[in-house]
Amino acid sequence: MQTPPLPRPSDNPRHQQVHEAVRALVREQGVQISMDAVAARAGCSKQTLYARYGSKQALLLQVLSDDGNNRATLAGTPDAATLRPRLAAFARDHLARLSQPDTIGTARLVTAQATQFPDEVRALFDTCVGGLQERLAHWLQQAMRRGLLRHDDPHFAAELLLGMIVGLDFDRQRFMFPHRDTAAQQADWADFAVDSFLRAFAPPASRA
Amino acid sequence: MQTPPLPRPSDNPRHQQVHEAVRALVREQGVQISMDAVAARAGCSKQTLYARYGSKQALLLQVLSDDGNNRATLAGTPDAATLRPRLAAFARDHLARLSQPDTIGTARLVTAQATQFPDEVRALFDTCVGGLQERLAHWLQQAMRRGLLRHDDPHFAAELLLGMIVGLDFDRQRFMFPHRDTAAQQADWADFAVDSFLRAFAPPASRA
DNA sequence: GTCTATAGCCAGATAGAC
DNA sequence: GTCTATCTGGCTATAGAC
Repeated sequence: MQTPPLPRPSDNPRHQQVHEAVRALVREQGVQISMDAVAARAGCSKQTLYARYGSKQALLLQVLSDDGNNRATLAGTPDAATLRPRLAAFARDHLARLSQPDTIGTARLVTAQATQFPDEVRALFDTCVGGLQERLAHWLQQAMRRGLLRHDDPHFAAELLLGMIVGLDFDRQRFMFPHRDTAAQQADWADFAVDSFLRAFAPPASRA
Repeated sequence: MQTPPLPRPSDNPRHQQVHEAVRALVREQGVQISMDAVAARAGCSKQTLYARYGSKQALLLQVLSDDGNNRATLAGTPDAATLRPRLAAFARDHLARLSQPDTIGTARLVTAQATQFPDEVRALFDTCVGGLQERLAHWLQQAMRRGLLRHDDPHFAAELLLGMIVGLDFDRQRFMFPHRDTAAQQADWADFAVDSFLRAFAPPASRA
């Protein structure tokens, strides 16, 4: 009973080659990519792409689905000693992932397709951002129950914290504006955001 | 010495008709709009558009520049009594403008063109979002100097507050996800964000 | 100035040989 | 399965009549 072949498309090296070609083109050329360019970059012909993926849309959606699983996580359970460093590490992780060129390229591409394929785009957002918010909310709820944070709606608190962490920086990237691209800059902002959040959500008892 | 004709393109009703056609198409069809569609919607021919605007890009940029001037403002100077309500009003105003269909359509279109026309897109972001952040930072700085808020970098504070106000809602709109589209929902979130911000930036003296 | 008609091009998808 | 070559449609931009 060894592991079966498990022919997941993401494991096939030929598929990875095509995916990487799409990502590179999206990074460099933005949302306007042609199947000719993908084929040339991947070193195959258009017909091969169509035989495998059926259409341009199907190919793009498969690449985007793969990219969506690249999200920060919060491990462990919060306690008084780890609350702040865990949140700070999460914030830095999140900012680092958002500043990857693939992430901003993917965001541009998905945004451009939102009107034409609302259902698929909605599903992508739900699994990526929605899942992130949900995990963060769960973690914050644990902290609230342990008296480490003031009691409030954990879902709201998670959205607020994510907004604080991102600030305007992801929009700066979207719009080609200079943004915080060094780890030091991101760490400074992450600490600023987390410190502000912890002040806003300090439990009332901590004032005594 | 009456007012001169002042032939600003935005005042010309024919231009407004074309602009409205572009906006309607962007709302409905997203980033993929053709000059044929614009001409049909505006009730003129393609050649008229090219004679007036020269190219598709020039037309789009002119429409986008017009839309960029639709931003919330903060009037007056802050004092202890008006600090919270002024910020809450600003937050509601900002959220209301962001949820307008034209705003999200414009954001999608600009994002899609960022890679091809980085300079123009950068300039748009600078005047719109950058100007908004700057005005907010100036207002917050006044509040800090009067002891209404803790002393901190007003530019950072402004970005943080804008991130809190927007949260994830503008991304929800971008990605066709259900968002806070009623005034009541937006007011609830605006109050939540502003209250959290004021707790995080309360001056240390207020604890006495 | 505004229209109809068209040139020229590019991209998505397919046909058919190997 | 993969390639070369091609079809087809739509799009930007222009030409020329009125």
